[in-house]
Amino acid sequence: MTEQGATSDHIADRIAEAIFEHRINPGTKLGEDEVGEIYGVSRTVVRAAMQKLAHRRLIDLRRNRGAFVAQPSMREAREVFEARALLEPRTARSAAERATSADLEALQRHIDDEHQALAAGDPGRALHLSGVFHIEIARIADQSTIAEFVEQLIARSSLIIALYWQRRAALCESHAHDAILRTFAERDGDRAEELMKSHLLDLVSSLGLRDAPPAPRTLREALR
Amino acid sequence: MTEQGATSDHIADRIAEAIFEHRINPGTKLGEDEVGEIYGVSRTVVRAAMQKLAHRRLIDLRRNRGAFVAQPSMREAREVFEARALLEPRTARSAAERATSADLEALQRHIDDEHQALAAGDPGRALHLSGVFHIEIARIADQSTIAEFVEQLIARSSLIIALYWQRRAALCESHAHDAILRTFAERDGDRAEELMKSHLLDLVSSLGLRDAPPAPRTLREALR
DNA sequence: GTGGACAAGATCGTATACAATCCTGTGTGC
DNA sequence: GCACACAGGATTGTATACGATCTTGTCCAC
Repeated sequence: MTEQGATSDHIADRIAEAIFEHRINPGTKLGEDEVGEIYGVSRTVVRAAMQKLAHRRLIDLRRNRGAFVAQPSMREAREVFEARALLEPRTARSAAERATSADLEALQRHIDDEHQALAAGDPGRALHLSGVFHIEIARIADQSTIAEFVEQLIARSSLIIALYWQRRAALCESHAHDAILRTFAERDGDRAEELMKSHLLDLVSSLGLRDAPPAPRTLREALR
Repeated sequence: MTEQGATSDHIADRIAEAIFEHRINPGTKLGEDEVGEIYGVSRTVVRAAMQKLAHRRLIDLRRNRGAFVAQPSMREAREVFEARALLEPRTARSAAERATSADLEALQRHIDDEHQALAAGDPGRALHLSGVFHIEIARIADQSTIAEFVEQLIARSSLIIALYWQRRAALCESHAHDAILRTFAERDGDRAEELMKSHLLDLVSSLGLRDAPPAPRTLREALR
């Protein structure tokens, strides 16, 4: 699978995807030669891609050691959701007040895709789409700086969810996104803010980050 | 001034400093060979530094064109302060509730330095220290993810202030930072949040970003 | 004189080569 | 048998060389 002439952006996106979908495990080393060979480019390009991923906090770059898929600690996970709690509710309010009918249709299509992916038994794709839904909202709010931060946080969230999700069962998407979309249709900024806030709280609690450490994962206590 | 063996982090920091202190004007081109010669490293290292700066939005990277010191539009400037308004007040509240006496002393020293820099007629340094004060608060709040975002926003703010500041006169630091520190000493989270919010609003209005465009700066209308 | 085409120079993008660093396995001394 | 030292291999860090792209200055046709 050696595709030629890939750009560093493309490679970074492909690797990010693979991380989200849990096809590469956290902690896995990404050797420069190895990745370069896969995409048919030299280490120069791979290094550029790695820098981008490191900036998104999806990989850890250790000098003279290499690149490793990030393993967010539980503390880090909590912090990411704290940041989302600060940014997203207010952003949802703005979005609700500004959304055009075209925006509403796009969001509806998005939700349909999510449900379809779930029904088709592709939870990886459903998870991905679920993240994009949040990013779309930030875009509708027309605040590109905030949208960029949200995008970064969603990316890290995807990794976190892949790591810490306990009960993969039900409540996956419940119907939180549907409810939020309804408030958009009604231009109800107050309620949009509220719903987003509780949606994020639900997410955190479904991850079990509030409880005692289920997987602190220092090597020492992971093995003995 | 060819210092040998500089690392890409060091180069990025030096250039960032120069941008903050307005020693390099927005729009200036940073040629790879040129920068490499200054620091005595090859283009490889310079490119890594450029990527870091581009990620912080301090420079624009244009393919096959080169790196240029960013010129934040007024809209971008507003967005940066919108993001700060979402993050910093709540962060100040947490910080106020958590600050130790050592934290308070460090902040006090910081403010003293600011005043001293102003008195010594070094507004560039004062501006820089003023930014670090905000970053310190985010650190005290013990939310490294948010602190990182704040740091990024402060960096962009420094550039924005250098670009848009109209009345360089008085009100520079007024005494907003002193007032905030007092609420910390009193562990008054509510008031800390309030003061930070109004401090940011003051900053925006002192920049005149709310008014009609003083400098939209398309080349067309800049010249004729 | 104006407009477009072309060519030369400069600058960036990528690949490759070499140096520095780190990991690991082996061997030796105690 | 254990600990330490050292050497080999592998991997990253950096420099340099070459190719691609853009800018710009010149020339010619109209």
